[in-house]
Amino acid sequence: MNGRSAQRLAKLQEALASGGTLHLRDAAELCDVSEMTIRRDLTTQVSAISLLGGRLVMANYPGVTPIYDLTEQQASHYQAKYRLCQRALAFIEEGDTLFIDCGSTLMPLLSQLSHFNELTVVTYALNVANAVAALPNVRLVLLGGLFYAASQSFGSDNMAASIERLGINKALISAAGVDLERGVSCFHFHEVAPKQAAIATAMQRLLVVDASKFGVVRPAYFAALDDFDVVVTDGEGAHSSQYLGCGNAPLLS
Amino acid sequence: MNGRSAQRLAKLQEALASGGTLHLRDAAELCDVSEMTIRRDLTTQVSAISLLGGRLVMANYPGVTPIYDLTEQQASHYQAKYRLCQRALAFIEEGDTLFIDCGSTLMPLLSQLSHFNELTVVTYALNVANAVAALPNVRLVLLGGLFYAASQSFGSDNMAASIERLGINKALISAAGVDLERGVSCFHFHEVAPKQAAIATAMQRLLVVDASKFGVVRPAYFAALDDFDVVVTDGEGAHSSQYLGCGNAPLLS
DNA sequence: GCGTTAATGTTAAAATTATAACATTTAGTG
DNA sequence: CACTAAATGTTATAATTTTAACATTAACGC
Repeated sequence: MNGRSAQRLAKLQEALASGGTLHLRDAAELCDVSEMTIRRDLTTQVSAISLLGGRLVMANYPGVTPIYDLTEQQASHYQAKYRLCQRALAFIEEGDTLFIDCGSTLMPLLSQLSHFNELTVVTYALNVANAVAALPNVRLVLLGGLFYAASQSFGSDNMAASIERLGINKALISAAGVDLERGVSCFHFHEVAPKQAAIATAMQRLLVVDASKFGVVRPAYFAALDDFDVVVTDGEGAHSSQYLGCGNAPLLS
Repeated sequence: MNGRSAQRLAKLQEALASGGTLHLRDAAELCDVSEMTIRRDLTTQVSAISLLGGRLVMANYPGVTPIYDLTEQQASHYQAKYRLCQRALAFIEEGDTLFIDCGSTLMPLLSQLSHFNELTVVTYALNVANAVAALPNVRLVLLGGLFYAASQSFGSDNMAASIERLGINKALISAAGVDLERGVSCFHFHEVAPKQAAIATAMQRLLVVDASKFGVVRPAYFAALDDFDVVVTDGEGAHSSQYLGCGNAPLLS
């Protein structure tokens, strides 16, 4: 169940690499076998291709396939992320130049940006860039460099310099840990430089984190809590504002 | 058929923005309406969401949805692009640092790169970056800047400088027009700087174009034909090699 | 060449998804 | 409040996709 099966999958994968989907029917024709054989190839071998309603799609492509359908639970978890971003959205104004941090926290915000007429988004994250690239009314500036798969983002020597050259209005920063004494931290060290540069340059600094990050410390420290002008969070008020209340940052509970 | 319908679509779009797919069933539940209503929303309104075998996916996401299923005709057209890239592949060696140009020509090459153990790809195109980001064994360097949707690529002042700092082994350049007298050209002016920088820096310069580009001149000139060490094309030999034979470039017909 | 096994093809049944028609609810108007 | 029309729900039917079982072909060792 191997040699030719793998060859077929390779062929199909190449066909799909440029994007798009391939109907099972066409895939079978392309490989000159029956649809059933393609089906079997897909179930037997492990591959980056998955079958979605009779169509072959690249499973690893950032957009669509990741197979993790949002179930009811995840949908409610999404609600939390969504509300968080709704609050962050309130700070965004027409004409802003936004720095958008990496991670998944700020993703729900991006599609909301289509309501504006003119915005510029600066980012160093591939997933953010992809989402913004789809918005016709938003200018995208991607800060490139060497790609780090773990955070879907780029790092480079002169990232700080590049950021400082831009007129960033508002920086929306995410974090993996927020602690009153130990400050704000993330997982990956290459994220520190861009985050700090954005914080240094931006006119307004917003920290966007859900309440689960409070009291958590992660390996890479990048800022103190009062480096931020606003903390956007989803706490119930009682717990989170008590926690953050001592800092200088006005809290949007 | 409007207000709430649009709201639902917005909600769904936000849910999908972070990637992944949403089953019609879950989408209905999320919006607290019947599946039929979601179906109707999708057919009535124009939106970036499309329905693929009972699952909602973002249609604009680079990877999967673009709805343009490769039909038989396109599949055969793909064969041509595939063969072209196979020929280009023959020049790639383990450990290479490749400059990969923007456009769709070189896309079929990318998935083939998974056969190598160590490669570095340098690019200024978003679609190329996405394809390479999925390959675990290939290092990705993306040259960022302002995004140009027309070519899915980035442009910036210091792109040339960034490219020259890199030790690029082989430059794989694509083009929209190739003419013996008028040289090699493309559509977009912002592509000129990176292409020229790559040509200037790379140790080996490969022009990868299908035969349909011969005798064509496009607005942005970027190189003479004999700036290249190799021309990889898919001509039958007779026509194309005759055409290109006069140049200095050894022709791989 | 024969027998064996893997690979592929074919077909029918089951499950799922899409479409269409009609019923019901909701929102707005006079 | 009744009337109207838009919006949504429900149900049945059609189309498509998935699964499973069995038939056929190709590959390989002896």
